[in-house]
Amino acid sequence: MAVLLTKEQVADVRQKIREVAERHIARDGPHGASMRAIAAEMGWTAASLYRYYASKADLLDATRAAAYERFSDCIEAAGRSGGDLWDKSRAIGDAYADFAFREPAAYQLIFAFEQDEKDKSADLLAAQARAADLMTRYVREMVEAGLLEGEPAEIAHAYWAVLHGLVVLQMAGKLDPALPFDTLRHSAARLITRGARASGAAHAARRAPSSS
Amino acid sequence: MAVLLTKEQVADVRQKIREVAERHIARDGPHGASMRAIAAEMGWTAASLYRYYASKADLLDATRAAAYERFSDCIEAAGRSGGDLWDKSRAIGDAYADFAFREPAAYQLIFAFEQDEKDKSADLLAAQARAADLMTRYVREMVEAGLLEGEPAEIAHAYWAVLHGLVVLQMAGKLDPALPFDTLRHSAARLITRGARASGAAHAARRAPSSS
DNA sequence: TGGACGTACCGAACAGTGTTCACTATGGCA
DNA sequence: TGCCATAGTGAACACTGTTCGGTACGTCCA
Repeated sequence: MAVLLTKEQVADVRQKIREVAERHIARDGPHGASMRAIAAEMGWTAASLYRYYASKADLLDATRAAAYERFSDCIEAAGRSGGDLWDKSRAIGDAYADFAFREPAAYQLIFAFEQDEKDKSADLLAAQARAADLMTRYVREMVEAGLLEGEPAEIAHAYWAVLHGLVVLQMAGKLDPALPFDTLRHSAARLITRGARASGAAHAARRAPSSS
Repeated sequence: MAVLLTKEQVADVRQKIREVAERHIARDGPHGASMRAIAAEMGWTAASLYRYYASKADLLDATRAAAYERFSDCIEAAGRSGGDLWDKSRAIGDAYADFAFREPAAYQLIFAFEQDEKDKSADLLAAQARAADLMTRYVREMVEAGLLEGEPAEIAHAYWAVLHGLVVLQMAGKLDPALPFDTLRHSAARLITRGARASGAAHAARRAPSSS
């Protein structure tokens, strides 16, 4: 069985490989997943994979970019949910945490910071840019709408950072087990929103009540 | 060269191994560092290392615990600095970020969240507990002193999370290059402190002025 | 002084890894 | 029908962590 795969077939095979790879990565970690095992599940030999991905690093990179896109899809969908900007920002936070705990392997793949991050593929860079834009867009809108005040980029980064930080700490088991994750998440978001809330924001009192 | 090393000599050798290992980890990553290379720098063969550490995982674990202690030392030293509680909390934040960027490999070793984190050594667990306690103590003190209001654990977690999140995002190159890291860090801290500031706190206006 | 003993370390080996390369067999095209 | 490009093979290379038998040497005891 070996003749002239069409472009679409090649794309399908590459996607199938990524799916298998992602399953192995979820189970054994990026380092634990082996080309031979992935190939075996495809009914292949390891060498065959190299026809579709130049190296294991390449495959990881592509799998990572795919996970990134899936992540961005979730965030984007949450941003399309109904309600005002406060609702949207909360929905985005929920979507973020949901994705992280629903697909921890994908989340780790996305945000794992490694030593050898020098040469990232164009796809990966694009996926990262999209996610970064999504995560800051709604804060920008809220500042423009006068709901928050301050430098949008700074507020967005703080909000994003606290989300990511909490998720990472939770996954590493470094959070107080007595405190439910959502409680921490909401109180952190409340702290930042309170800090950045525009004095006259109509919804401020309702959406971001005093912490206690 | 082979007779009855004393307990102290063994401890020295183990420390020397950790130092070499940490250098290799900093250069090549935990996965890239090889037992053979580490042993070679000791003037040894890989097999000899197994007299001092049962496995590479063990060695990584010990190196990680050592890095943890060094990190905690920095935080603790910052906490002993002069000034009031506001000064101390700022000094701790500075010490945190300083350590992260001065010893990125150690920081990554400390906070890297891996799949196979099931069996951590007692030393590592103790080191983690110490760091966690240090990071929350000063927030507790500030709440008790009436400078901040809210649930101390929640505020501390938010503060810690935003710090870690920013560091990680910065290291991964995901922060806007136009925004200096310290600016982000201070504004994030300011947001949280503003959010949690007790209404009547004397220093609030001075230490945490309006963002803009 | 001389032997025995235990230990610090070595060298070779094993199974596994990513990767390469010569090769085969198989379907489409002329 | 025969050619040829190609999808996939299998063996090999260099590397990894790890194990195990062996070796040489300092110390202790006779």
